[in-house]
Amino acid sequence: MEPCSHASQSNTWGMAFNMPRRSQGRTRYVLQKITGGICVMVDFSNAEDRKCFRHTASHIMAQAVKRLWPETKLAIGPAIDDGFYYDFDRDEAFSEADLKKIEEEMKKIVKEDLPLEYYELPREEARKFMEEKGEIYKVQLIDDLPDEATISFYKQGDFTDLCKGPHVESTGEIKAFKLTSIAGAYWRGDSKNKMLQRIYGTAFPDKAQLKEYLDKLEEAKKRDHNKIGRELEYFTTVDYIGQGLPIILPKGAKTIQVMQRWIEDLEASRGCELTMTPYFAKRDLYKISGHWDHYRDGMFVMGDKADQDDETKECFALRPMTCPFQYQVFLNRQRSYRDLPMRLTETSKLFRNEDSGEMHGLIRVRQFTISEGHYILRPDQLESEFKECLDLAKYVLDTVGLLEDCTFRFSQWDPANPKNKYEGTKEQWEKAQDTMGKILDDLGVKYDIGIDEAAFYGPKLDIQYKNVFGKEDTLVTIQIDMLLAEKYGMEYVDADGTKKTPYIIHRTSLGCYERTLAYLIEKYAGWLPVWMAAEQARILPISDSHIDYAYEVKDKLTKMGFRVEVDDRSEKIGKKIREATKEKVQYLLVVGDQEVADKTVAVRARFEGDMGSLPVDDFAAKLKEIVDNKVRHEV
RNA sequence: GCCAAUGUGGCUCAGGGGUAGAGCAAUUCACUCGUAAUGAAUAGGUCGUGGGUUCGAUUCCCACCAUUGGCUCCA
Repeated sequence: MEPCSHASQSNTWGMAFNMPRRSQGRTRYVLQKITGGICVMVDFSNAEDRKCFRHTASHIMAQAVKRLWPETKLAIGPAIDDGFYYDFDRDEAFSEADLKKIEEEMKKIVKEDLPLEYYELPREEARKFMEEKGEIYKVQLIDDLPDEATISFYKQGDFTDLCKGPHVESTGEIKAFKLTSIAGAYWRGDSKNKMLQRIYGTAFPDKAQLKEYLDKLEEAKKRDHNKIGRELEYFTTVDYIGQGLPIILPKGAKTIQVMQRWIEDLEASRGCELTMTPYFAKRDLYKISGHWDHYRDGMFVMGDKADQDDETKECFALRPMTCPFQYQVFLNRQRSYRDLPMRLTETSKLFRNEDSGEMHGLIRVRQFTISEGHYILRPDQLESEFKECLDLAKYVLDTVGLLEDCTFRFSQWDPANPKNKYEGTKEQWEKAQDTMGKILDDLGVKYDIGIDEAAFYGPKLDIQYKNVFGKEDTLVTIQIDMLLAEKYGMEYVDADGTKKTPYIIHRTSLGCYERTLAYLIEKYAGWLPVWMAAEQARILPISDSHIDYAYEVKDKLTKMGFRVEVDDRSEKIGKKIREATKEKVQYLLVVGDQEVADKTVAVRARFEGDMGSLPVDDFAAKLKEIVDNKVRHEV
């Protein structure tokens, strides 16, 4: 996602000359190659080509803004996954009405069918050009380009932008576009810099594709867990309890409980030992780990601010993670190499003082629950245990159905991090990262590299997931830590009688339950797989005279371990079905005279359809099979 | 924390300087019904909170709180 304003070194845009100006087929377009008038055909179904297309759309937007408000300063305007944006510096805030104006002006520019002209300038001339135009951000961008860089520009009519390209050949190509939102964004992504105004938009070669995209977006939003999770009574929030502190309602709590029991059993079956450690501790504990120095702003520290730094006063903080607590288990007595690996797990509540603008439904909260593990290891166990952790995570994610949409990120340190984020030496970091890289490559894990995404104590494999708005967060993380054991004085006696410092893997098996529940609600549009659904079946008596039998059936199924309710209101069967369906109960058991007489239930299922009348035991057997196999359906 | 939008009964929304209205939901009554809404009646809101302007504010202004989309952050 390079900003438009970089000069470039190479390209992958092919070598064809003098291709026709308008190509055949609606998804094929002629692009202008960055090094001059060389053109090549590209395909909108190709991600790189789409970016080229939308990059031109962002230039058109910038041109429109400059026409409407010439005093506006331009920052950067790249194409992104589903569209583009441009950052502007303008005293007055853009309004929704302004977006309409900009769109109108953009339409004009498209109609003008302005060709994009490529040219290069020597550094000094480029600088002077932008300086004269008052484009202070562009001047900064030019100054930051490496010496050997080619400084290139694209001109379309009355508008010229510093840009490495490539672009489509003419503004006339951008047939369909829409500006979608306005947001604040810091210049160069640094919160110390001025906040600019970012306008997001998207563009397509024709109106039909644009409409299809916008419709799809609307459809996705209908799955928003923050909406249906509240409607379906999984959770709610209360103003006077506070941001990021959701109330998990009975349905949400049941699903989380089912998942938690499953995970804890799974962990136990894989050789983990459960611990129960305190939810808060004196600041001393966090000082050893480094959390007090690195993440104090992110912690809930108790007591007066003045006392927090007063060593003569006792000061407690809620835990933002479990690691230093679980290390005390290892430290409880002297350990031998024979004690390792020691696999400690705990389903913890964690508390993190997120910035106020960060909270989002159940995905980003201030108190959450996580099944954490800390594996304390000898060096020779690192690889196999890492594999074990990854295997566990993949098994878990696959079982709940989220794995197929996950991406893997190898999160590394950035030695140049200006905020002094990382602890440890260059050697330690390189060793940890080399080790993790080797393990990942051995396992054939396909990953992206995230520079400056590591924990302060080590590199991470982050398993990422996107919500319905396309926003990505970490679902599961597996981290190699070669620093903290030493800080806490953790040692084991090796076979040769010498003391050694162990390695530690920090890992989660199912990320945090609140976040996972959110993703599951979105993935299944509320129709959670039956094994984890709060209400697995609802019994619907046709009339009041069938209520006794309904409860008989409920009693039987409940005793078998199923979660079943009875709708005993004096309503018509149609209404009961409608409401149960809206509440996304998968199995509806209608009981009337026939069923009472036959000791059956008439089963109407969300996915299997009408299953006819079944003896209660037969239905129970089917349901058991579905639950045991953790069957899931695409929605 | 920063930029912006939003905040009217449980939900979806209308209204608007003279103390509020609809549909759904809820409650009550009648109906006892065979696969996506039976009917009638009743009740429910100091219009997010606190200040200010005004004879008078839910409506205008300010601050705060919460929600939403971004940015930054995310052990």
